[in-house]
Amino acid sequence: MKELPKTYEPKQYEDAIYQKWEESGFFNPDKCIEKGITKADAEPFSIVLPPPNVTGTLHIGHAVMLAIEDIMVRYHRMKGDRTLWIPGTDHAAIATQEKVERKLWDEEKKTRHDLGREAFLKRVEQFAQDSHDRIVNQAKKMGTSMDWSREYYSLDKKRNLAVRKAFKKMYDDGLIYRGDRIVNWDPKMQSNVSDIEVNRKEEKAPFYYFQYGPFVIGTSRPETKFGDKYVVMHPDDKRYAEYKDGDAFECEWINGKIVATIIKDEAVDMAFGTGVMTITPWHDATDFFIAERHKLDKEQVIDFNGNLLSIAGEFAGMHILDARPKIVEKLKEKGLLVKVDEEYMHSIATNSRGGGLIEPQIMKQWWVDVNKTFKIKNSKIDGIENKQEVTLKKVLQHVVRNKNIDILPERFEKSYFNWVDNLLDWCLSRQLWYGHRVPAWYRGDEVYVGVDAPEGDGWEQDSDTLDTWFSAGMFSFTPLGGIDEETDDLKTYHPTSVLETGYDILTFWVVRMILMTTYLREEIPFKTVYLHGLVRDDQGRKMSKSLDNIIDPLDVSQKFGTDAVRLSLVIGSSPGNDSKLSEEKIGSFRNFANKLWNMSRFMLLNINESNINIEKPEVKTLADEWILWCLKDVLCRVTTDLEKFNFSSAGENLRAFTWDDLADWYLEIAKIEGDKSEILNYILNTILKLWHPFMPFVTEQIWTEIYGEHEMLMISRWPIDVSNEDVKKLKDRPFFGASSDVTDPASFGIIQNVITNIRFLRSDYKIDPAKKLNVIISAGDKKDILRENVEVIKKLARLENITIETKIEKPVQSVAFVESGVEVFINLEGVVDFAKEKDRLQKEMKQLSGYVTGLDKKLGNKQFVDNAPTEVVKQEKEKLEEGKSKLKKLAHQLENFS
RNA sequence: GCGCGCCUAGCUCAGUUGGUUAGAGCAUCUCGUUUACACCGAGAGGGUCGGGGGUUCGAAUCCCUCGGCGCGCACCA
Repeated sequence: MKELPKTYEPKQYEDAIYQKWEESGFFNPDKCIEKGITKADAEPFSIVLPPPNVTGTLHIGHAVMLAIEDIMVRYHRMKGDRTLWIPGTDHAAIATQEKVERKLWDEEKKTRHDLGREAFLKRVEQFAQDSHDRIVNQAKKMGTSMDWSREYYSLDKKRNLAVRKAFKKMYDDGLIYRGDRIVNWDPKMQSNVSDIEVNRKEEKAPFYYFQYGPFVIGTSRPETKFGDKYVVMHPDDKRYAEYKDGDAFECEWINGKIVATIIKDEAVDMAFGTGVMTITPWHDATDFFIAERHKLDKEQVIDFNGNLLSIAGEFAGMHILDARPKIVEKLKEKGLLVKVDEEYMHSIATNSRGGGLIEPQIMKQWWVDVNKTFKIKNSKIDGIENKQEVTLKKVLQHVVRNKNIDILPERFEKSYFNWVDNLLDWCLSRQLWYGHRVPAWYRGDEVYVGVDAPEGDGWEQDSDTLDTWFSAGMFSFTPLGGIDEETDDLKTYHPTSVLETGYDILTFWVVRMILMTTYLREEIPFKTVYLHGLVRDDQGRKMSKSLDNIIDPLDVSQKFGTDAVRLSLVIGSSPGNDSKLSEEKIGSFRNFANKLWNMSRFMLLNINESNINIEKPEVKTLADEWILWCLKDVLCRVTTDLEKFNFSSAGENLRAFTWDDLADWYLEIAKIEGDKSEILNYILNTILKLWHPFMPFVTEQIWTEIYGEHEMLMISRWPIDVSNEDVKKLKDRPFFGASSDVTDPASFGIIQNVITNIRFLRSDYKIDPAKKLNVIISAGDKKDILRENVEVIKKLARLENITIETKIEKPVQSVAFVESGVEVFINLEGVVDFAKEKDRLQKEMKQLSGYVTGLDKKLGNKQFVDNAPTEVVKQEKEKLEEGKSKLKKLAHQLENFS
């Protein structure tokens, strides 16, 4: 066999390996079927990549997503499933437009209006294209095995057609309507944004109390008050019992006398301020709904640029922020300012994109009605019948409650319901330029909604675009086929198997996907939602440019290798929980990749002839038996873990086997026992497969080194069938795993313990590591097993001579220990410290007798014996027997010192 | 205000329906170049599982309560 270099250098191999995978075509399941790697009727497994926004580059959060999804996909592909992972990118309307607008302003001091719609869109498209190319390149660096031939873009022709069809269908069913409602208007961006796109931040602001007729009202926004002609209080508020709903009174206000009307409404919080408020229905959501309930007038006070309208009189045309102090000053002069609370904390609404201050406005917009009843026609949703009358909200509730869709971790179901149960109508239209155009046309009072423009003259298309989540809501199926065509891809891969994404996007996207898909296709979009957490820095802070704590996945991939980065993102983090990442952590996994490389290097030196299809070899020694048992165990565990989405646990189990059992014990024994060609071949072959989904590059490279250029690990077969009964039984065995075809080699544990204890005493007595010791073992019924492994014990414990008999008395000049019923005496002529030994024995006995007494007491307790399962009682009895026997031997040894 | 999560070794975290003397990695200390690997090996120290109470034969695990940290949603006139 050829010899590997001493150190694994990821940079030397990764690009070439990716190229080899990509050129093979096996990221595409059709090709796998064509080449006989996957059966045509195999179980499908599909994931649609949550498409990164074309706003720049991939960050570490994307890397987590890519790592987890690639693990699933590679595992399923190797398992023989018909596996498809579709890549894509999202136009992210508002985010991308905002980014380009900012760039345009920073670099050229121009606004989008300076360029005009068409020219501006060209700029955005160029930016999006550049981002896209960068993202694709980065995703490939991460080793993702996505089917690039099926790549999609959220704003391409197919997706656009789907959007127009979906809009029309919903409009025809009465689920989409156009109406005047209050929206979150961003004067800076000149668009409305949805509730979830609004950020709230706490801010201290002066809170003014004004005299308003007989009442005192409070506000932090005096500039909205010009149009206030209603004063509202709670119907149960005793302080204002004398006032009746509908009563009118005249009062002095900012620009002279007005007539105000009293309204009683339960929306008023009696405990807040004076319990009385005036309302501004045009510019406040709460006020808007009060006005709706009482059919009150609504009047616009502020224009769409944030300037006051003519109703403000002398303040008209001023920006609200400039006008505010002047208005307060005027009211003060008029003697209407009662007091000012300077310590008032309130939250102000800003646009999460661009940070513009939100100014609520009433506008004509397009909405999805989530409470409108419609009929399901051809239900593919378990628990919903054909012709059943439902609402979008009801379906959203049903599919999760009925477990058609599992959310992992389960606790996020609560967030889901919290959101869905309170769902309001979804505002679809945005006054942005980058995005899917609203497919509506107007001519006078006529409105036309259709997939294409209406015939006839004089029609003008709606200039607005759609919320980016409207198209995103269809991503489980639009990459597989059109909205009303049954493609083979749709039949095979939809519903998709898993939606894997960050928990922060549950409400934005997951809800919308379920809504759109259950309505449009009358089936669920995916079976399982797996939510990962956020990646934070080593101090638990969010990564941000201002903190300068960003870990760029590409940087660290260069530095430590992609495999190390992937492992560091997956191992030690659990679903739905945030995790901390540091270069130190990545470094430790770089070390592991190198360890695996070197283990392979050693194994290759000891394999005579590599055989890619090697079957389980015959065992010759106890160590062989033991390692195969451990391998089978880890095989079952990892498979079970992957099936249950326990990626971290799978990696930890694999690591423990690879490093602790295989490298530190078995490979050392292999050097002693020799002649391990077949078994090493088998083990290496198996662990490379097990590790492949986690660390695809290093495993693929080793595979190539062993089996040559034409063999590819990526499409090799997973070494155990999931239906194997050992895998199934795993969860019933609390402490040890599978072993139907491998003998449980518990006796190897005795060998290990004897060796470890001798090593401990060497260290404790500070004996020169080069010095070889003489040992006598009083072995009882373990005599044969110890004799069989005498060479292993001698070498690993560095012994000169070893004598093993059934029963031998302790030599005086020796230190001793008891292990698994075996007494071991190390001849330490001249160096034995009697006092120390006595002390050590007494200490151990004291600890042990405490343990034994505890067990004795427990077993003497009738309640325990009666109530605990017999299995547990039996275990405790065995432990007691063992403890007592050991105690006896220790006592005997102690006698020698007295 | 409603809801969720977290608090286990110096640090990062496992601990699956309550049942080994509570585990791992990193870090620390001691020793060591035994030809796969110093990105390594051998050994060690380190925890009254946030506090208190309860249920149980038995609690890190279930219940109550208090404390600290974090997050989401709503309200903010």
